[in-house]
This record gives sequence, structure tokens and C-alpha cells, in this order.
Amino acid sequence: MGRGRAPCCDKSQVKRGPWSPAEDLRLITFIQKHGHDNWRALPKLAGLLRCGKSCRLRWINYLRPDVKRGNFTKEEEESIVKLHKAWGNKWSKIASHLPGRTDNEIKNVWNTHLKKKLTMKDGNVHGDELSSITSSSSSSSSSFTSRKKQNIGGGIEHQSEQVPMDKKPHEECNLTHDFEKIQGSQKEDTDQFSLGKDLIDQSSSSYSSYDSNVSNSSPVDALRPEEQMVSLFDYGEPFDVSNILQEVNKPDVDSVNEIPFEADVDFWNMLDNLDSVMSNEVQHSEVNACQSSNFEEEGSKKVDENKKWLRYLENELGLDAMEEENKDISTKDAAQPLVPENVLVSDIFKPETNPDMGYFETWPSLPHNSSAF
DNA sequence: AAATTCAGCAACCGCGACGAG
DNA sequence: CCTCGTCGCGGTTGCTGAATT
Repeated sequence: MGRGRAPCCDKSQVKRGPWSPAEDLRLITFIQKHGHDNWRALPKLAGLLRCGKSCRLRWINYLRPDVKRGNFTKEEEESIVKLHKAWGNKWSKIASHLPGRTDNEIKNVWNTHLKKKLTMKDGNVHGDELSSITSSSSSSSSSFTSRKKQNIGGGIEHQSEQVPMDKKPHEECNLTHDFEKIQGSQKEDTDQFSLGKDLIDQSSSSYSSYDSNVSNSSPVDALRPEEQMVSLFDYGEPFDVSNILQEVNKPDVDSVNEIPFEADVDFWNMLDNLDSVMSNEVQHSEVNACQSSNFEEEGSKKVDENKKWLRYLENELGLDAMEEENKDISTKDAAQPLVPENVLVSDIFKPETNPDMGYFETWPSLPHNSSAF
């Protein structure tokens, strides 16, 4: 039995509430570099004003590379219903049978949709009626949209003592809203976007149980570059990609040798300022950067796989169509692109150009059914 | 158009489980 | 065996956008 519960952190010293993009990136980058052997110590080492619990939760529920996005499929919902019937509120257990889904997400889906529907059909929950329950709700859990709106928009630091009194949450949120305006109807597509959804389905065997993914700090936990890119998009806020590029690509002499992490002062300062430098221009540049991804042929398998991921993501994000809209924006607003034209976002996370990202060398290969590309 | 209510979801909280010393 | 530190789980909260009045 666990006795003596240590306080997870000094609540007065840590930041709470939604995560900002800068924090996310910081966490991602740290875990890529060092894994997450010790959640308690992680925030300190990563320079985050968060408690370890919060970092863990954020990673598991959102930043983890194998988190599946998008609506729950009919099959998934059926599984949830069945598994819940068998196990009750054992969300993590249920989640372990749904690759890419988190216990939190499943819990939310259950509480907001499935439970109600079951209740409505109470006393009649048998056999094929599961289908009728789930078939009408498969569009209900469009988590991606809401995450973008609420959380990924980032920089929303209400609740926190550290919120400047003159800055209201809604004002900060407008950054996200602007971005969504830019994306226009494309966003609808983005809402449907689920990162490698089918691919993950097809490769579920490569995903061990939820627990093993979480508890091991194996390199497998590290993000694929493509997924990092997706994380950037997820924010619904533009990043100053060029700065990130410069910093991330900077040869890291210490590389995997321990922790010059806080030493990258400029990088982190830049990250800390991310929220304030978001702008349409940057967004445009980022989009262009992704969109212009004519990857050079490198020959190696890894590079090919990376390309496939990126192409897949581009398709999913509808970047082609997005370009048209952004052309207008760029001519009106964008004084100067913040990313050089010849810079690809894909380059940012290209292992070959990022000695920094040691874990990338040991990424699991792409889901084998590459026909999706 | 403004106000109110509802729905959805990320994040937080507290407790129990587990493993190391 | 006991104590302590950490992790993970499940319940709850509170913010946001959408829908309704």
C-alpha cells in the first residue's frame, strides 16, 4: 500500500490551466531528448513551471505521438460500450484495447454521448442495438475541433495567478480565432483530420498497450517529426517556424550527453515569446513551408517514410486548397515571410539535419500499409 | 442582437497501487 | 516488513463555443 503521499508539487509555484504552445513544444522537445523517466523531476529539468503530473497528463492525453485524433469510429464506440459493460469505469483498461485513444478521451465520450444514448435506450440494450447507439454518435466526439479551440489555441492562462490582470482569456483566444478564419472552410477538413488514423488502426499491433506506452520512456515515445509538425498545426496558432528551425537545427554539441537543456536560453526565450509573436504572416509562412514540400530524394528508407507521413498530412490538412486563401492574406498582410522560401517545415524535423533529436534514429517505422499515401 | 443554456473536452485533484531502499 | 516516493487512475471542474430563447 502506498503510504505517505508526497505532495506532487508546490501548487503556488506551478502554473496551471491550459498549456501554451511554447510549453508544449518545450515538453515535447525535452521528452524527445531525454524521455520521461521521472515525471516529477521532468518539469524542472525541462524548465517548465508545471507539476510533473500536469506534464504527464499533457503528454499522455495530447502530445504523445500515437494519440489518435478525430471522431470515434462506430467500431470504437461499440467496443467502448461492450468493454464498459464488462469492466465498468476502468477507463485505462478500456483504453488499452483502443489503440491511440486515451482513457480521458474515452471517459469523455462515454460521459457525453454513449451513456446518454444508452440511458435513452435503457432496458433495450441488446445485440444490434449497439449499432444504433453508436452509429448516430460517431460524429459527436470531434475532439480535434474543440481541442483546437479550447486548448491548442494555447496561451490561455486564465485560472492562473500568473495571468496578467489586463489580459483576458478571450483576447488571447482571438489568436486562434484569427487562424481559424484564415483556414476558412478548410478547417472543416482539418476537424475531420485524424493523425494517421487508419494507419494507426492498421498498425495497432505495433502499439503495445496503453500502459506500456506510457510507462516506458523508450525512444518509441519520441515524436516522429511529422507528428511534431502536426503538433504545431494543432495549436491553431502560427509559430515562428524560422526561429524554431534555427534553434532546433542548431547542432547540439552536447547532443544526448546530458542536459544542457536550460542552456539553450535563446531558444527557450524565443519559445516563451511565441504567444506574442503569432501572426498571420507566420501562419502563412508555415503553411507555405509545409505546402511546398517537394522533398529531395535522400534514398534512405527513413526519409521516404518521413516524406510519406508529410504527404499524408498535407493531404489531410488540405494545404493545397489552403494556399489559395493564404495568397490573399499574404499579399495584404505579410510584409516579409519569416521563413525563407527554401525552408521546409519538414526540414525542421528531419533527423538527418537534426543531430539534436537522437531518438529519431530509433523511431518505429511507418505503419506498413503505406498504400494510404 | 443579446442573454442564457447546453454540450464537449482538457486539465486538475485526490487517492490507491506499486516498487525501491 | 515498513516507509517513502512516484505513477496512474477515476472523478470532477471549469472554460469555451454552439444552440436556443
